[in-house]
Amino acid sequence: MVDTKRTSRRPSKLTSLESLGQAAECLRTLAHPHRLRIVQMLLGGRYTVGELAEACEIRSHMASEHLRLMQRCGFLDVEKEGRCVYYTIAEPHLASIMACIEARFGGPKSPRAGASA
Amino acid sequence: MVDTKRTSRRPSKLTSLESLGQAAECLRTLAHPHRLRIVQMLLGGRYTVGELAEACEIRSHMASEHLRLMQRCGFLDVEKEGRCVYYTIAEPHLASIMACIEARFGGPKSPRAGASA
DNA sequence: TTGACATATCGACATATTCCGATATTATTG
DNA sequence: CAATAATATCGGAATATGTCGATATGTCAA
Repeated sequence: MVDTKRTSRRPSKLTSLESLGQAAECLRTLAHPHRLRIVQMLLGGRYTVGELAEACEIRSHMASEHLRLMQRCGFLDVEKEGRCVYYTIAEPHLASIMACIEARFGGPKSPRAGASA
Repeated sequence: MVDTKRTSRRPSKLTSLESLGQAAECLRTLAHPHRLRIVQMLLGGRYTVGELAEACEIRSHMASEHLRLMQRCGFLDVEKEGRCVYYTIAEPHLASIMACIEARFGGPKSPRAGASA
Protein backbone atom coordinates (compact mmCIF):
# COMPACT_ATOMS: atom_id res chain seq x y z
CA MET A 1 0.00 0.00 0.00
CA VAL A 2 1.99 2.18 -0.12
CA ASP A 3 3.01 4.80 -1.95
CA THR A 4 3.22 7.21 0.74
CA LYS A 5 2.22 10.29 -0.95
CA ARG A 6 1.51 9.11 -4.40
CA THR A 7 -1.78 10.71 -4.18
CA SER A 8 -1.01 13.79 -6.10
CA ARG A 9 -3.58 16.47 -6.38
CA ARG A 10 -3.11 16.67 -10.07
CA PRO A 11 -5.61 14.49 -11.89
CA SER A 12 -4.63 14.13 -15.50
CA LYS A 13 -7.89 15.09 -17.12
CA LEU A 14 -11.16 16.01 -15.58
CA THR A 15 -14.40 16.79 -17.33
CA SER A 16 -15.62 20.28 -16.56
CA LEU A 17 -18.19 20.58 -13.82
CA GLU A 18 -20.47 22.14 -16.39
CA SER A 19 -20.34 19.09 -18.62
CA LEU A 20 -20.69 16.85 -15.61
CA GLY A 21 -23.81 18.80 -14.77
CA GLN A 22 -25.27 17.93 -18.14
CA ALA A 23 -24.21 14.34 -17.69
CA ALA A 24 -25.87 14.26 -14.29
CA GLU A 25 -29.09 15.56 -15.77
CA CYS A 26 -29.08 12.82 -18.37
CA LEU A 27 -28.28 10.18 -15.79
CA ARG A 28 -31.12 11.40 -13.61
CA THR A 29 -33.45 11.18 -16.56
CA LEU A 30 -32.33 7.61 -17.07
CA ALA A 31 -32.46 6.71 -13.40
CA HIS A 32 -35.95 5.27 -13.18
CA PRO A 33 -36.94 1.63 -13.57
CA HIS A 34 -39.70 2.31 -16.07
CA ARG A 35 -37.58 4.61 -18.13
CA LEU A 36 -34.77 2.08 -18.14
CA ARG A 37 -37.13 -0.55 -19.42
CA ILE A 38 -38.43 1.79 -22.08
CA VAL A 39 -34.92 2.46 -23.29
CA GLN A 40 -34.10 -1.22 -23.18
CA MET A 41 -37.09 -2.02 -25.36
CA LEU A 42 -36.52 0.87 -27.72
CA LEU A 43 -32.96 -0.29 -28.32
CA GLY A 44 -34.55 -3.33 -29.95
CA GLY A 45 -37.01 -1.52 -32.16
CA ARG A 46 -39.74 1.06 -32.16
CA TYR A 47 -42.82 0.89 -29.96
CA THR A 48 -45.95 2.87 -29.28
CA VAL A 49 -46.77 4.54 -26.01
CA GLY A 50 -49.30 1.86 -25.21
CA GLU A 51 -46.90 -1.00 -25.83
CA LEU A 52 -44.26 0.62 -23.69
CA ALA A 53 -46.77 1.29 -20.95
CA GLU A 54 -47.89 -2.32 -20.91
CA ALA A 55 -44.32 -3.55 -20.73
CA CYS A 56 -43.74 -1.31 -17.74
CA GLU A 57 -47.03 -2.24 -16.13
CA ILE A 58 -48.13 1.36 -15.94
CA ARG A 59 -50.86 3.41 -17.55
CA SER A 60 -50.37 5.10 -20.85
CA HIS A 61 -50.40 8.61 -19.54
CA MET A 62 -47.55 7.81 -17.20
CA ALA A 63 -45.54 6.26 -20.01
CA SER A 64 -46.26 9.35 -22.02
CA GLU A 65 -44.72 11.46 -19.30
CA HIS A 66 -41.59 9.33 -19.09
CA LEU A 67 -41.33 9.47 -22.85
CA ARG A 68 -41.61 13.21 -22.88
CA LEU A 69 -38.88 13.56 -20.27
CA MET A 70 -36.54 11.44 -22.33
CA GLN A 71 -37.44 13.21 -25.51
CA ARG A 72 -36.66 16.59 -23.99
CA CYS A 73 -33.32 15.17 -22.99
CA GLY A 74 -32.61 14.24 -26.60
CA PHE A 75 -32.80 10.53 -25.91
CA LEU A 76 -35.80 9.77 -28.11
CA ASP A 77 -37.39 10.61 -31.42
CA VAL A 78 -41.06 10.51 -32.30
CA GLU A 79 -42.94 9.36 -35.35
CA LYS A 80 -46.64 9.87 -35.56
CA GLU A 81 -48.61 7.35 -37.52
CA GLY A 82 -52.31 7.68 -37.48
CA ARG A 83 -53.37 7.99 -33.91
CA CYS A 84 -50.39 6.04 -32.68
CA VAL A 85 -47.08 7.54 -31.74
CA TYR A 86 -43.93 5.53 -32.18
CA TYR A 87 -40.85 6.32 -30.18
CA THR A 88 -37.32 5.45 -31.22
CA ILE A 89 -33.84 5.92 -29.82
CA ALA A 90 -32.24 9.16 -30.90
CA GLU A 91 -29.11 9.15 -28.76
CA PRO A 92 -26.77 6.37 -29.89
CA HIS A 93 -24.75 6.44 -26.67
CA LEU A 94 -27.72 4.95 -24.87
CA ALA A 95 -26.76 1.57 -26.27
CA SER A 96 -23.39 1.51 -24.56
CA ILE A 97 -24.71 2.87 -21.29
CA MET A 98 -27.45 0.27 -21.30
CA ALA A 99 -24.83 -2.38 -22.00
CA CYS A 100 -22.94 -1.26 -18.89
CA ILE A 101 -26.09 -1.42 -16.83
CA GLU A 102 -26.95 -4.87 -18.10
CA ALA A 103 -23.42 -6.03 -17.43
CA ARG A 104 -23.82 -5.03 -13.81
CA PHE A 105 -27.47 -5.73 -13.11
CA GLY A 106 -27.91 -8.71 -15.29
CA GLY A 107 -30.73 -10.13 -17.23
CA PRO A 108 -34.29 -11.19 -16.56
CA LYS A 109 -33.41 -13.20 -13.48
CA SER A 110 -33.37 -11.68 -10.09
CA PRO A 111 -29.78 -10.88 -9.34
CA ARG A 112 -30.17 -10.99 -5.60
CA ALA A 113 -26.71 -12.31 -5.12
CA GLY A 114 -23.82 -10.81 -3.36
CA ALA A 115 -21.58 -11.67 -6.21
CA SER A 116 -19.80 -9.19 -8.25
CA ALA A 117 -16.72 -7.82 -6.86
CA MET B 1 -56.41 -7.09 -26.71
CA VAL B 2 -55.08 -4.41 -28.72
CA ASP B 3 -52.11 -6.20 -29.96
CA THR B 4 -52.74 -8.81 -32.49
CA LYS B 5 -51.64 -7.36 -35.69
CA ARG B 6 -48.01 -6.81 -35.21
CA THR B 7 -46.76 -7.98 -31.96
CA SER B 8 -44.18 -10.35 -33.28
CA ARG B 9 -41.38 -8.25 -31.97
CA ARG B 10 -41.18 -9.34 -28.40
CA PRO B 11 -37.98 -8.05 -26.94
CA SER B 12 -35.72 -11.00 -26.55
CA LYS B 13 -34.60 -10.27 -23.03
CA LEU B 14 -35.69 -7.65 -20.64
CA THR B 15 -34.15 -7.04 -17.28
CA SER B 16 -36.65 -7.45 -14.46
CA LEU B 17 -38.22 -4.31 -13.14
CA GLU B 18 -36.77 -5.20 -9.78
CA SER B 19 -33.23 -5.20 -11.11
CA LEU B 20 -33.92 -2.05 -13.05
CA GLY B 21 -35.01 -0.52 -9.78
CA GLN B 22 -31.62 -1.26 -8.28
CA ALA B 23 -29.93 0.06 -11.37
CA ALA B 24 -31.99 3.23 -11.15
CA GLU B 25 -30.92 3.70 -7.55
CA CYS B 26 -27.28 3.43 -8.51
CA LEU B 27 -27.71 5.78 -11.43
CA ARG B 28 -29.40 8.30 -9.18
CA THR B 29 -26.50 8.07 -6.78
CA LEU B 30 -24.17 8.77 -9.66
CA ALA B 31 -26.29 11.52 -11.15
CA HIS B 32 -24.70 14.54 -9.52
CA PRO B 33 -21.92 16.68 -10.95
CA HIS B 34 -19.81 16.58 -7.79
CA ARG B 35 -20.23 12.86 -7.37
CA LEU B 36 -19.33 12.29 -10.99
CA ARG B 37 -16.15 14.28 -10.55
CA ILE B 38 -15.33 12.37 -7.39
CA VAL B 39 -15.71 9.08 -9.24
CA GLN B 40 -13.70 10.38 -12.15
CA MET B 41 -10.84 11.34 -9.85
CA LEU B 42 -11.02 8.17 -7.82
CA LEU B 43 -10.73 6.09 -10.97
CA GLY B 44 -7.26 7.59 -11.27
CA GLY B 45 -6.10 6.97 -7.72
CA ARG B 46 -7.04 7.47 -4.14
CA TYR B 47 -7.81 10.82 -2.60
CA THR B 48 -8.77 12.30 0.72
CA VAL B 49 -12.05 13.99 1.47
CA GLY B 50 -10.36 17.38 1.42
CA GLU B 51 -8.71 16.84 -1.95
CA LEU B 52 -11.97 15.66 -3.43
CA ALA B 53 -13.81 18.61 -1.93
CA GLU B 54 -11.33 21.06 -3.36
CA ALA B 55 -11.59 19.51 -6.81
CA CYS B 56 -15.36 19.86 -6.64
CA GLU B 57 -15.17 23.37 -5.26
CA ILE B 58 -17.27 22.46 -2.27
CA ARG B 59 -16.66 22.25 1.45
CA SER B 60 -15.36 19.12 3.05
CA HIS B 61 -18.49 18.24 4.93
CA MET B 62 -20.45 18.25 1.69
CA ALA B 63 -17.90 16.00 0.01
CA SER B 64 -18.13 13.76 3.03
CA GLU B 65 -21.84 13.40 2.47
CA HIS B 66 -21.46 12.57 -1.21
CA LEU B 67 -18.82 10.06 -0.29
CA ARG B 68 -21.04 8.43 2.26
CA LEU B 69 -23.87 8.11 -0.25
CA MET B 70 -21.60 6.40 -2.73
CA GLN B 71 -20.12 4.19 -0.09
CA ARG B 72 -23.53 2.99 1.03
CA CYS B 73 -24.22 2.18 -2.60
CA GLY B 74 -21.12 -0.02 -2.70
CA PHE B 75 -19.28 2.28 -5.04
CA LEU B 76 -16.45 3.22 -2.71
CA ASP B 77 -14.11 1.85 -0.09
CA VAL B 78 -12.47 3.72 2.77
CA GLU B 79 -9.03 3.65 4.28
CA LYS B 80 -8.24 5.66 7.34
CA GLU B 81 -4.75 6.95 7.73
CA GLY B 82 -4.02 9.24 10.58
CA ARG B 83 -6.55 11.96 10.56
CA CYS B 84 -7.05 11.64 6.83
CA VAL B 85 -9.52 9.34 5.13
CA TYR B 86 -8.74 7.98 1.72
CA TYR B 87 -11.50 6.83 -0.58
CA THR B 88 -11.07 4.37 -3.42
CA ILE B 89 -13.26 2.80 -6.07
CA ALA B 90 -14.88 -0.44 -4.93
CA GLU B 91 -17.23 -1.12 -7.84
CA PRO B 92 -15.25 -1.96 -10.98
CA HIS B 93 -18.17 -1.31 -13.29
CA LEU B 94 -17.85 2.37 -12.54
CA ALA B 95 -14.94 2.51 -14.95
CA SER B 96 -16.99 1.46 -17.95
CA ILE B 97 -19.94 3.65 -17.05
CA MET B 98 -17.64 6.61 -16.63
CA ALA B 99 -16.09 5.79 -20.00
CA CYS B 100 -19.55 5.97 -21.56
CA ILE B 101 -20.19 9.30 -19.92
CA GLU B 102 -16.88 10.70 -21.05
CA ALA B 103 -17.52 9.43 -24.57
CA ARG B 104 -20.71 11.41 -24.65
CA PHE B 105 -19.88 14.46 -22.59
CA GLY B 106 -16.27 14.74 -23.43
CA GLY B 107 -13.18 15.60 -21.55
CA PRO B 108 -12.11 18.88 -20.07
CA LYS B 109 -13.38 20.78 -23.08
CA SER B 110 -17.01 21.51 -23.47
CA PRO B 111 -18.34 19.32 -26.26
CA ARG B 112 -20.97 21.86 -27.12
CA ALA B 113 -20.13 24.07 -30.00
CA GLY B 114 -18.48 27.27 -29.05
CA ALA B 115 -15.47 27.83 -26.94
CA SER B 116 -17.29 29.31 -24.05
CA ALA B 117 -16.96 27.19 -21.04
C1' DT C 1 -3.57 19.15 28.72
C1' DT C 2 -4.91 22.72 24.86
C1' DG C 3 -5.49 23.93 20.15
C1' DA C 4 -5.74 23.16 15.37
C1' DC C 5 -7.05 20.13 11.73
C1' DA C 6 -9.73 16.52 8.97
C1' DT C 7 -13.79 14.31 8.71
C1' DA C 8 -18.53 13.06 10.00
C1' DT C 9 -23.22 13.88 11.55
C1' DC C 10 -27.51 16.42 12.75
C1' DG C 11 -31.61 19.44 11.95
C1' DA C 12 -33.96 22.24 9.01
C1' DC C 13 -35.24 24.39 4.92
C1' DA C 14 -35.91 24.85 -0.29
C1' DT C 15 -36.40 22.49 -4.33
C1' DA C 16 -37.20 18.51 -7.31
C1' DT C 17 -39.40 14.20 -8.43
C1' DT C 18 -43.01 10.82 -8.71
C1' DC C 19 -47.47 9.58 -9.10
C1' DC C 20 -52.29 10.17 -9.70
C1' DG C 21 -57.06 11.66 -11.36
C1' DA C 22 -59.15 14.64 -14.38
C1' DT C 23 -59.20 16.64 -18.69
C1' DA C 24 -57.58 18.15 -23.37
C1' DT C 25 -56.01 17.05 -28.08
C1' DT C 26 -55.87 14.63 -32.32
C1' DA C 27 -57.17 10.87 -35.52
C1' DT C 28 -60.28 7.24 -36.91
C1' DT C 29 -64.81 5.30 -37.53
C1' DG C 30 -69.82 5.19 -38.24
C1' DC D 1 -71.80 15.24 -36.88
C1' DA D 2 -70.89 12.14 -32.40
C1' DA D 3 -68.29 8.39 -30.31
C1' DT D 4 -64.19 6.08 -29.49
C1' DA D 5 -59.16 5.26 -29.19
C1' DA D 6 -54.36 6.74 -28.41
C1' DT D 7 -51.64 10.36 -26.46
C1' DA D 8 -50.68 14.39 -24.03
C1' DT D 9 -51.12 17.84 -20.40
C1' DC D 10 -52.52 19.99 -15.97
C1' DG D 11 -52.82 20.57 -10.81
C1' DG D 12 -51.72 18.89 -6.64
C1' DA D 13 -50.17 15.81 -2.86
C1' DA D 14 -46.61 12.78 -0.99
C1' DT D 15 -41.97 11.90 -0.96
C1' DA D 16 -37.03 12.38 -1.97
C1' DT D 17 -32.97 15.11 -2.57
C1' DG D 18 -29.55 18.92 -2.10
C1' DT D 19 -27.58 22.19 0.71
C1' DC D 20 -26.33 24.63 4.62
C1' DG D 21 -24.86 26.02 9.50
C1' DA D 22 -23.79 24.16 13.66
C1' DT D 23 -21.68 20.75 16.02
C1' DA D 24 -19.44 16.27 17.23
C1' DT D 25 -15.61 12.96 16.80
C1' DG D 26 -10.95 11.60 16.29
C1' DT D 27 -5.93 12.71 15.43
C1' DC D 28 -1.74 15.11 15.65
C1' DA D 29 1.61 18.51 17.66
C1' DA D 30 3.44 21.21 21.29
